[in-house]
Amino acid sequence: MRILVVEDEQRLAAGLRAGLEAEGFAVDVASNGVDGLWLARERPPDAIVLDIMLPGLNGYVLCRTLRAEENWTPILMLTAKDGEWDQVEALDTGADDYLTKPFSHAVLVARLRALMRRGAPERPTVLAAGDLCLDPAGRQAWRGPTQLDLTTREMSLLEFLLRRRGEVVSKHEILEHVWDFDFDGDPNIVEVYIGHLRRKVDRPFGRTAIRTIRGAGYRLEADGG
Amino acid sequence: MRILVVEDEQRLAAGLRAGLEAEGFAVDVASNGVDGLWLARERPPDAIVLDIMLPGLNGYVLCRTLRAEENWTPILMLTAKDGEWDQVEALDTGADDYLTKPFSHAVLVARLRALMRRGAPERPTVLAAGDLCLDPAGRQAWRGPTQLDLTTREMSLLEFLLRRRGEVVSKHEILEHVWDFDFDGDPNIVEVYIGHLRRKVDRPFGRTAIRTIRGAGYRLEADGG
DNA sequence: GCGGTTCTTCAGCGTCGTTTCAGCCGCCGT
DNA sequence: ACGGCGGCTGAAACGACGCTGAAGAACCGC
Repeated sequence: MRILVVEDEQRLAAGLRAGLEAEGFAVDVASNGVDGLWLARERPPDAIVLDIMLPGLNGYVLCRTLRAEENWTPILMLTAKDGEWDQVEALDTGADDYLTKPFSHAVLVARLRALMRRGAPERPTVLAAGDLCLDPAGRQAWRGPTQLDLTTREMSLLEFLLRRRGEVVSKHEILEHVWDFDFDGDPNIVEVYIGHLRRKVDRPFGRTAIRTIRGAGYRLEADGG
Repeated sequence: MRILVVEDEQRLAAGLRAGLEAEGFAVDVASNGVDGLWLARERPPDAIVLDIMLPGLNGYVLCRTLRAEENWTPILMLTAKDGEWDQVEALDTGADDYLTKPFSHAVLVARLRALMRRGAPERPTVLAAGDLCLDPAGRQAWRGPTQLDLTTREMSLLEFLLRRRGEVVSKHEILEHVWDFDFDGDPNIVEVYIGHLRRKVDRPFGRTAIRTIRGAGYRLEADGG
């Protein structure tokens, strides 16, 4: 899941990036409204964290512009702590939620998850495919009753596959969402990690949840294999 | 304010009724666990005074059953005077407070009022994960029957982890909540304190309640490890 | 003011996760 | 049947991260 953070204040931006990455999100940061708009269009993220006060193009305008383009990416706005107006205006311009500064990291993450869940309705907090299930908040995954021991990357990858279970996802798509979009390394890394996952979630159970679609990508079987 | 007293011993039950009614409470009395459970469900009281030793369905089971039903009515448990286990187990099953027999009438009333003032919070006043439990108000923590000797910081950290048990919490989040949010020192201090805690709550018992999620943070196992 | 306890900083070390790479296998089209 | 391409795998290097013990600083009770 990739988050776009549009925030000009360096310290806050760095903090947000670090915090969100620690939660397993891939994070893009734009330090002004113009870059933010460009990234939102060209590299559609799964959600946007948007500061109102921005040099050049402010948050309201950015938000309104995207909505005018029929871009419904969930947007969470960061507003000043006092102005009640800010919040009303935020929602009015098409933001999905807002947070007043200063805010706690936990709240931000919770709201973001809620937003993304709402974005594609009826998404439970626990993802499942057959007897394979995953709790994103707890960073835990199980095959039936046995808990799986996965690293952060493996967990993110499995989460992504689970969110798109039944669909074929390309390596390119995986790279964009599970790794940073600016990742310019060898795409082979996806194969390596798919291998890791299979060794942990399929082989020990004699199952095949993860299928290779040669030339297209991978598909996680909706019934867990 | 209506109190449900679940107590099989006739004399004590009668005494409790009389005393509480004199204080202006309305009182229901159940003389066994099954009736108690039924009354707790059908005529939800503002608080429950619950003896552990009951014919049929004992206090622990009754308490756990209600909590499993998301019933957070404040519960004050009456435990035997000696068994250290009783108290820990009482809190562990979801009771909000306990009183060891024999107890003074004044103390009972005071505790009851305190419980009700606090309302029926979703968060029990005592936090537990498996046999690990902590009483924030009393600044005490136990692993099973043995009390833990923790410093203030250690206690705060354990409390925070317990409140978010089962979830992964980042170092950043811990710093914000356990230290001051404007703490700008070395985040390494969290690692140091996690180390201290493990040495006190896990190692001596051969357990692992506190897990490191590399790159993400820490998680306190919901079952106490 | 003094001793002990608690809190914080720091640097070194070991472990674990990520990434790269090279070689192999098997599918597929010619 | 053959060659090429895409995917799989194990090994290894590298870097990052977390753990620890020690030492200094701050705090507290006496």
